[in-house]
Amino acid sequence: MTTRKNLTERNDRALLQAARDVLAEDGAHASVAAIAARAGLGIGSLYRRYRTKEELFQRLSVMSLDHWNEVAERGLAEPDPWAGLAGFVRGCVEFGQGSLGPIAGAIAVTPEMDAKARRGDELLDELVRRAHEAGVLRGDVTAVDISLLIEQLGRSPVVDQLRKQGRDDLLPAAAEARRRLIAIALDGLRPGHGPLPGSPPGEELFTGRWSSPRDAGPVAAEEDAPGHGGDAGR
Amino acid sequence: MTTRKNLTERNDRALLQAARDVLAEDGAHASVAAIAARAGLGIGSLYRRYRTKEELFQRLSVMSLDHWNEVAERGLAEPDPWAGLAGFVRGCVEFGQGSLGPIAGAIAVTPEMDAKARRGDELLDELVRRAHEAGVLRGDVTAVDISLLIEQLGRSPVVDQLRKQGRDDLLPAAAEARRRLIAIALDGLRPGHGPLPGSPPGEELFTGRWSSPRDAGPVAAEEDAPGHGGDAGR
DNA sequence: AAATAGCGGAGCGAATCGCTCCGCTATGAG
DNA sequence: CTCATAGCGGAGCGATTCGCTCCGCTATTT
Repeated sequence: MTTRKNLTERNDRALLQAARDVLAEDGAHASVAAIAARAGLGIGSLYRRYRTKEELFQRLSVMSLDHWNEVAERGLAEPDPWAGLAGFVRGCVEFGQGSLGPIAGAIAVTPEMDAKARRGDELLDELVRRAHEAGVLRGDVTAVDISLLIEQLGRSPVVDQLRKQGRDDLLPAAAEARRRLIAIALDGLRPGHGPLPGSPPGEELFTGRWSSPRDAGPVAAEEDAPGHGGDAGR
Repeated sequence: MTTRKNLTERNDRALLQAARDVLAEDGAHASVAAIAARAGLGIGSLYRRYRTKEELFQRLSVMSLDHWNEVAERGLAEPDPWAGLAGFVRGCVEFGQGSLGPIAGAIAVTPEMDAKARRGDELLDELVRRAHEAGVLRGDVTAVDISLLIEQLGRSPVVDQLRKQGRDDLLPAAAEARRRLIAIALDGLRPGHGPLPGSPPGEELFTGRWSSPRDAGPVAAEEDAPGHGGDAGR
């Protein structure tokens, strides 16, 4: 039975999922029309739920952060430190963390986003600390390395493009191929390999990209973006 | 001394490099105006060299394929099979192979592109075969796995975004962080790890995305794109 | 000094953007 | 059953941006 309430709820989920997909495929270029169409809805239906495009994207960022934190907590609940960390990475990458990259700096960071991002950092730090302590993670890998790895693998050019071209028949194969790449990267995180090149990346690489929403000119506008620089949204 | 000839040559190089950068940052959304601006040229200067935007992108694809093949040949010239393969992967990833992904299926594939792509496949096959034979590459990794890995790592969300935001001060750190990820992935390619999940990816994942330039509708138009499906451009 | 190759960018029509508005359908209350 | 209305699809608004043309101008070459 499709009551009105059920329907709107399902539509809302479809909308958010569609937004994620379209954002992954079209990047910053993603249009509300495309999002609504993919969700199988009209534009009007989208705009009754979200007053602006930015509001939709902010909601999506919160969703993404919630997922990050949930998966991280599930990883911490896992007794085996490596299984916990690996499960976290797999969960984030397959979920598509990093699809929201294109809108970093294009939407305002709400206090809610900021807080959840901070919480996410703490959880990941703990996951990494535990793994280091147990000696199941190569010693010179930092939490920022892991964050960047998740962001790097968290978008699949193959999957995104196949979906855009309507080649849905190849999607399962693409997903499987992607899982192989994740497995390769995870194996590279185990101990027993030579030292990593360069020095550990600083936090500012992951932060700082979400600050100063509007003035992202070709030449750095001012000095150093006013406060609050959090890696919200991911 | 800046003769006229020197100048136009330098401008041409600047144009192609700018096109690569803008394409990496803006994806399919990349505009000719943005490309010209980044090259420090006017739009008029771009259009004297290339009659259309598509022609510029095709030229860029050829450049990219040439680079792929050169690096592969250098890898084959290396006596150590692992050093050859690893050098190839590093060379491709750091060059930014994969930045052209967004235009796959959006521009026509010229016979030149097709031929060079085929040549590239052969070279990679040989690199992988050599490495397998020497036992320096985990056994269940295929050439397609490597191709997809290069495509996956061949774009750097962090670098692209920092550049778009004009945070050029952070670029060196971002490049270094990226090199660490490459090292992790390469270590994951060595033998001595458990078997990879799923079955090896088929060729069609890497091909097929460049065929049927114009009719990429949401529902697969016809059966299977007319002939020539090559992974040109990359 | 005259000729001209090569440049920058204003501006064209077309396309697309975010968003508003409204006619319509299908639901749930009485 | 009737009827009020919640929720829908999408035409269309003004603004913006697109690829590209065209032309006045500068700087080099003869």
